[in-house]
Amino acid sequence: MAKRAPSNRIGISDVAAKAGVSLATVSRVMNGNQSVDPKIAARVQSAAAELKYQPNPIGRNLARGKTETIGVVVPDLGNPTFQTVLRGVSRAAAQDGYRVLIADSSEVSSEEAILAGEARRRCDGVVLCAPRMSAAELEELAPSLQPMVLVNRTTNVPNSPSVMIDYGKGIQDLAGHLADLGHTRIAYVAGPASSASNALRLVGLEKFSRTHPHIEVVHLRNGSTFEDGYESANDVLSSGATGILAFNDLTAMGLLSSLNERGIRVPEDISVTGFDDIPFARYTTPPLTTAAAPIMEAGEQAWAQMRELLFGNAITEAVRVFEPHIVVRGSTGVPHGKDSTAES
Amino acid sequence: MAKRAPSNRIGISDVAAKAGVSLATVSRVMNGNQSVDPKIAARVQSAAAELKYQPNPIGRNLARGKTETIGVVVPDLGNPTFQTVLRGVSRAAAQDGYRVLIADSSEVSSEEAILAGEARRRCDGVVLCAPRMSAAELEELAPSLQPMVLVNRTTNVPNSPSVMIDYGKGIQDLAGHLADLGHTRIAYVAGPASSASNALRLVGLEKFSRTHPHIEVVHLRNGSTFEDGYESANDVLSSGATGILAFNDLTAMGLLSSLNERGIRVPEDISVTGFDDIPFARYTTPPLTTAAAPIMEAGEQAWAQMRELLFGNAITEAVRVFEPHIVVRGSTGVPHGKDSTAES
DNA sequence: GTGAAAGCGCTAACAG
DNA sequence: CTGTTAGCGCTTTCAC
Repeated sequence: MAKRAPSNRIGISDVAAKAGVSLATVSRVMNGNQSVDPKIAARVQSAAAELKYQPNPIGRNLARGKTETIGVVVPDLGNPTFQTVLRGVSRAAAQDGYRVLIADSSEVSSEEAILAGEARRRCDGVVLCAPRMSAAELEELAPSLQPMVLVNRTTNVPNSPSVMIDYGKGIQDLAGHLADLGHTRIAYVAGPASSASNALRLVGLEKFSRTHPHIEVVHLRNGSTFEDGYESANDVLSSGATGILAFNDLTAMGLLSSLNERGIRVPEDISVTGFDDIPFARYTTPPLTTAAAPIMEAGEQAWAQMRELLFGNAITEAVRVFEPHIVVRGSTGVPHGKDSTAES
Repeated sequence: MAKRAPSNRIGISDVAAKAGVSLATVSRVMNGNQSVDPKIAARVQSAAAELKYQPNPIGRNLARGKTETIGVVVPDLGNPTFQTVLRGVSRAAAQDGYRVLIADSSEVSSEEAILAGEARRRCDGVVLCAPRMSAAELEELAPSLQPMVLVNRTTNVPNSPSVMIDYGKGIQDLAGHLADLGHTRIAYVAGPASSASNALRLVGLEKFSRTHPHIEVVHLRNGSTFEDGYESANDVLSSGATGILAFNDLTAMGLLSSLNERGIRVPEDISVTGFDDIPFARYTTPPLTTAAAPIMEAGEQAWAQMRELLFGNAITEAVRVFEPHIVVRGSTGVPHGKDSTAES
């Protein structure tokens, strides 16, 4: 490809010519390499400044074999959880001079692997949020994606660290809070069956049941929206439970709304908890007891894991778990006709 | 740099060797160039498949002088507006095989120009969301960023298209709706003074006042949070207005909450409107009349503008304006002691 | 239709 | 300390 239209963009050779030095010297100066005579360095600097020279990252990427960019693969950029993970990763990576390339599969999971692969080729590593991908597919994909860090799932492929939110612990704590208040019959108003975080909550509840054998936990099918919560009221009421663990804040608010319309008092008649601690949770009537997941922190730690992978330091923990912390507000209280007794 | 550690990654030359053809031919096949003998093409294809060869985008980028990536610069990835713009851009760009690189200035506006410049060097273009940047700085920066498209602001630098949300039109419509219902004294509970979209609403209200001279519009200082709305109740009440335009849904909800506590009925005593149509708006008591801005669509159109810039087609409209549409729900009604009369 | 070879813009090993 | 030079992996012109 001998002749190309000569680009106007000014390049390293222009600076070299202007400063009367070699390309290598300009490169050294631009990269802060100390081994350059200060006088020459200064001359190069001012030549670069006069020409408003900015090194072209593309050329640099090719020569260095890295892009200082990582890809973040998400199934849906509209989902607050992934938005927050993305933000955490982006901010943390920026601290180290790395940028983030987005790969949004828009819920088309068949494209996920391809998208992730493309992202990986353009970047130095990939943070993968792929809750729906089968374990088998993930295992096959993982090696080609490394360095890779997983969000909210694990794999036994070597060198594939994860960051996890312990949704199970969160729901356990919430259930424990209800038990402490004296509730003996608790209902879990479940999220969508396909939801990974719902499955995690279920596991947490099983643990809870084992440690609290005298407490009945009934499971109610439901969904993840406000409407779902609203419509769960009949089931909730007929369950006879006095403590309700809603799948998330949205469904809790829907339930609260329906309960309110029926004249059922919260928390006097029924206690309700949410999950997520969305900004509104503190403004419901009554304010919602819930569990907040440190998602942004998980995103930041995803970068921290990536950095260790990239910079070759030993990985201390392959899986980093972040526990939600419960926020007790007004929607939970001692059950009807009970005193404030406790058991932990 | 004569000797480098030979990368294990398989490259175009491996495929060429395996297929017994030249690099150029492999390149042609990989790029779908028709001028290759079908037999040879097939041989190359299978060689590539066997080796699991994937062209390295970095090398390609350098040779082609483009990255098929655009940068999106936002002041805060935590802000729902920018998240939605980002999502719109990302989805639309993906349709054309382009990816998005994030540049989050984290509200540090002094870094914005630098960040945008870096993003631009790595990408083929930049979508700039920089509401706080001074017009002067923008004018200086714009030429170096092109191809560039602006979000929610304009500049007179040539070839700098914009997508805009017409917040002024939205508030005008809301005010018009109140006027139609018969309200003659309307209060605008303003957002933060530094907010660009607040300024736009103010301009819209001025227009409204000109076209509705017999309606009094009083301005109340306030903020953008639920609490701000809650605390605006006193001002709202003492303003004597029967129709209230809250800065956004959050403040409207705060106001609603305070009004409710004081036993003031909405909409019988006072009508309240919000702005944004957040998911909760339909679940407040009463459901909130508000205006929804098509932000995602604006993001998609930002890509459409970018594509025209990139692919050289003439730009038909330099500025594309998107109008919010109002959603009438239960929080607005005929004012006290009035019949349902109308004026438009 | 195919290949040789010259870059894209920069880095880094090597020699001085 | 500085320059020469050989790439990084791919595309594309030019000549066959």
